[in-house]
Amino acid sequence: MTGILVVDDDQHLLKALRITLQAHGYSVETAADGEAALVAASRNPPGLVVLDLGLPDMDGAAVLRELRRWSTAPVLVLSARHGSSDKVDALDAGADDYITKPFGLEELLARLRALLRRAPEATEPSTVDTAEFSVDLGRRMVTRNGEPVRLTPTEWSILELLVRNPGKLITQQQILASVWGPAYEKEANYLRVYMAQLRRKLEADTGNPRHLLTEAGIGYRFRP
Amino acid sequence: MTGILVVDDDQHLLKALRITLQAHGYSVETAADGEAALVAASRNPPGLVVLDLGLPDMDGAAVLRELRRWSTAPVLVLSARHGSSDKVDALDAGADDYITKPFGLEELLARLRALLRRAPEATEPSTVDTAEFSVDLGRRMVTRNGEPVRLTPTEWSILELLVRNPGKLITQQQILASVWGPAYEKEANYLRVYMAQLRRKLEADTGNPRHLLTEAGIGYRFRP
DNA sequence: CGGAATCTTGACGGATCCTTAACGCCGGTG
DNA sequence: CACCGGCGTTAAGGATCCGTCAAGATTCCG
Repeated sequence: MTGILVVDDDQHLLKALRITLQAHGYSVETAADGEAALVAASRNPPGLVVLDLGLPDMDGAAVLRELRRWSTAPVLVLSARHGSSDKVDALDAGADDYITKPFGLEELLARLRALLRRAPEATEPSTVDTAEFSVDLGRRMVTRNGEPVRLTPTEWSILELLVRNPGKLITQQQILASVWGPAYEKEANYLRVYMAQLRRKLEADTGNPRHLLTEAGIGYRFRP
Repeated sequence: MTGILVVDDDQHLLKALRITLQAHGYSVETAADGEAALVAASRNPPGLVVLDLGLPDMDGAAVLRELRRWSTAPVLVLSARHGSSDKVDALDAGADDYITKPFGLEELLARLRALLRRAPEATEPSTVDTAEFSVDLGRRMVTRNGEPVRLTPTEWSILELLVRNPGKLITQQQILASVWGPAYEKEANYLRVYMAQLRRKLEADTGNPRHLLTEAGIGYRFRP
């Protein structure tokens, strides 16, 4: 759940954005002026910032520059000013996008998706490590004790799904649907076979797995 | 010097953009329709794409989706349509930004800078070495035990793609799209033939390759 | 126009991977 | 204590994929 910080002095717009963004699965934090925005951002670093340029206490561009001193989170700027120089200044100050009021909510959401699509590469590490093995999502490679481990396509698909949700319980239906397709009514026997192979290749003691855990009757879970 | 591919069917706009972008230090390539754009992008991968949605031969969104199958270069969409759904469709199809005609050149340049700021730094070493052979990207030359190795154009294209992404798994579709063009549905048999030739020329033991590895069912990988 | 290099196409054996079935273990239940 | 359902393990069959070779088609270049 990506965290979004919304900065605007218009309480109505703030509330509307909060409701809309939360309805689309984002975690939302709000600030009404530049000072509060910087405090909120440092206390709980957001995955993205929506910033209004017209703030009561300080220039929006100043907030942007201050934020850029230590944060690389994408910033989408809102503004009532249509002038070309305003856009250029904001973009060159570190903004990643700029839209003018009034704007359509659908367009705003689409631009947020476009920005967040790029963001994970910069924030999330592409590799997930455990005490025994390491999974490199970007290179699609698994190493154990420094030695590469050969995984079949199906084995990788299952491991990738589990590793991308650390600690989260993934149901058998979710795995089957993700790997074999929505006709997931296939026998759950597949899972038992492939989980056994994954453990044989990755776990030291297949009898007592330490990272690929079974939740009887429900599904599986990856523990880092 | 970053390479920018500009796709538009308006010859005047194309020329104006070429001159402006080159004046700002970018290397510019142009295409007048979707097919030419995809061919140009696969032949000489650009660092950024400026794409007009209104093309004569195919839908701009289709070009975008096809490009996204193998390229991660940022794409800025130009369009004469101001509709919200047009913007949402383009952005969700993989575009990174969307501006409507007419637009200011200064704003376009600022948005390009913002996009390129996020782009992964293309700090490629000019040569890549392994224990057995050495690949000089700049001179387009391969040496083995000090002796130059003759490669055909197709062989080089495949090797270059693999070597530019050390350790990363490249899917068969990515290779086919990059070398033979976006009509990548060509038979994967090509790859088998050329990988065999590459290994015969570069590997000591073609039966047990040490640098050009196969991932059955997925693609190939270069190990330094 | 002719020869050489390169690309395309097809076929075959072997390797890899997916599917399926069978069996034993364990915990819960009547 | 016997039964039963869910899970782990293993192995064999078949389907798919890959490496290899060679011959025909095409392009390139003198």
